[in-house]
Amino acid sequence: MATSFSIGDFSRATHLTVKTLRHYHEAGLLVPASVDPRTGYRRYTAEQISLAQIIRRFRGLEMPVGEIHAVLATSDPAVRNELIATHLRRLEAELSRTQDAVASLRDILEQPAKDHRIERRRIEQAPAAVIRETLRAKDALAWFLGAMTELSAIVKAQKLSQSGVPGGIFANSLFSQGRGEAIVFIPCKGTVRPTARVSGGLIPAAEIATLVHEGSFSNVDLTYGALATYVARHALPLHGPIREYYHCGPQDTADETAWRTEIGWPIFHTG
Amino acid sequence: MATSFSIGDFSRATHLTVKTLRHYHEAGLLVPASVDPRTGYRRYTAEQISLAQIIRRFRGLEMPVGEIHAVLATSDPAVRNELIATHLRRLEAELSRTQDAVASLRDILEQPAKDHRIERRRIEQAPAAVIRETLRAKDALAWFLGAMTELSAIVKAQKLSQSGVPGGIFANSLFSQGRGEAIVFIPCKGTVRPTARVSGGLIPAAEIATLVHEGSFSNVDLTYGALATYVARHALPLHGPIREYYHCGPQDTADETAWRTEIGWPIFHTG
DNA sequence: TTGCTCCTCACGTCACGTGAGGTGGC
DNA sequence: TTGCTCCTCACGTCACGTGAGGTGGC
Repeated sequence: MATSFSIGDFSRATHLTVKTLRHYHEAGLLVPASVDPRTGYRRYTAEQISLAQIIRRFRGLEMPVGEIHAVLATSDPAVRNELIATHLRRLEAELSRTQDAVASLRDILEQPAKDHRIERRRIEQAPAAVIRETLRAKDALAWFLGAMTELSAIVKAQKLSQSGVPGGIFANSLFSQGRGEAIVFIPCKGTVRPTARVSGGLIPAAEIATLVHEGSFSNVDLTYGALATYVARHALPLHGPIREYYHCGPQDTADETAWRTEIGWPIFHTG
Repeated sequence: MATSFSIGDFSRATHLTVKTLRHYHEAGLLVPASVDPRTGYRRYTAEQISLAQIIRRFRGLEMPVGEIHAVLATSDPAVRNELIATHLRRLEAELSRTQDAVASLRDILEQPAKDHRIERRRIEQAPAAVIRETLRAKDALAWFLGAMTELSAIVKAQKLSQSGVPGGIFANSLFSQGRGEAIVFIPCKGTVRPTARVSGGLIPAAEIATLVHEGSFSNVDLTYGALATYVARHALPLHGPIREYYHCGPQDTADETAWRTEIGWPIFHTG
């Protein structure tokens, strides 16, 4: 072994496989100190070992290669620490999502199906303060929590008189394509002064079959399934985007078990 | 909507995207109740909703599609529960690995490099009780813990007289290819009666540069890096597989901070 | 000289997502 | 009739792993 390392020696020095080192070379993440122009043989230096160790640790935390690149390219320690902290928050969010999923699996395997009280009713057209955005289904929950909090704060700040239950309207493509338009609204009287995200709007009338979902959103698909079964049995064709009404939601309490969400499946007005 | 569901309606009923439903059809995981032979249109029934809900929950826990298939195909509840429990244990192992990785990243970012006491010495050939296997690098830690525990128990049970420090020998390909032969051994006198995994063997002599690693194995690459830097500086060519000697290890205590592992980098005998 | 190492394609993995281009159903 | 839905390829994503087939270095 000379004062520089062949890829095999560097592999043993860093516990990264040869294939991985070639991959990081190609990705520009860890470029060999030199490459023999005739043979293509890669050469690494001892100084590159600590860089490889850092990279290995970030990958151990499943930080994407592109982000590691960004972290290493940043000379400002504050920016760098923020990038790392952001990733650690993502890991924590992932963990809590997994914990929810475990609880949710246990629920479904152990608990009997509930008795569902499905109703049909007509919603009249109403003016409201609105936040509207096109987004990914998997970002929908985080988006909803932020949007509803902001909307609620704006309604209070502008001293608008709330005239109905806060709600949401979700494009069909959000479910079927995993991407689509979502709207949250709070019905209210008076003129909404537009802000960066909030504007005034008119929520259209609708005839809906509804079922109230109790608790956090991790099991909300069960309620959707029950409602879908009902409308299928009664041969009610779908008519427009799904609605939700948050009779008790994040705008009221942080206690998820207290949340009551009315799922509204729009149907043709048959009366 | 009729009493059966089009793929789009089923998508809204289950919160699975259309693309995902087609994928599960192709994979045989969730096959539509019927497919129109002329148009290829898929039809799902209300009864399939609860199956879809189960599948969605398992996927939320990142259980591979093939394993979900196996779980659903199993009629024996005991077998089924064991499959699920195995997956949950895997999730927990993953979590503790991530926690280690976070601590390890913190170590490397916050702690200064240590002072390394590298020595060179000659190991003489010695008889030993041995477990030997070809394995993946990523399974190496779990394999090592199990193998060393078993080996230690066998040496005691057979009342063999231990004549040296327990060790391991790891093929170069285990590092460079991520797959290769690993050996753990306990030097001892007397005849080893072979068991399913344990046999007698002769550990060859070697000249090694060594450095002691302190604590758990999550940071062992740092010690490898320091040792590699040393041998590179002194232009010592690698000669044979890496060795490790477990002066204090899992065979002695469960307290990882007490572990002392001597990493041995084999070099040519130059004396 | 003989293995062992290193090289570059090229393709596979996994669970879908992203279009393209065309057709069916209300 | 017009959108919207549904269909089937075919390819992309991500971080490598797995060969194939050939060459360099000690």
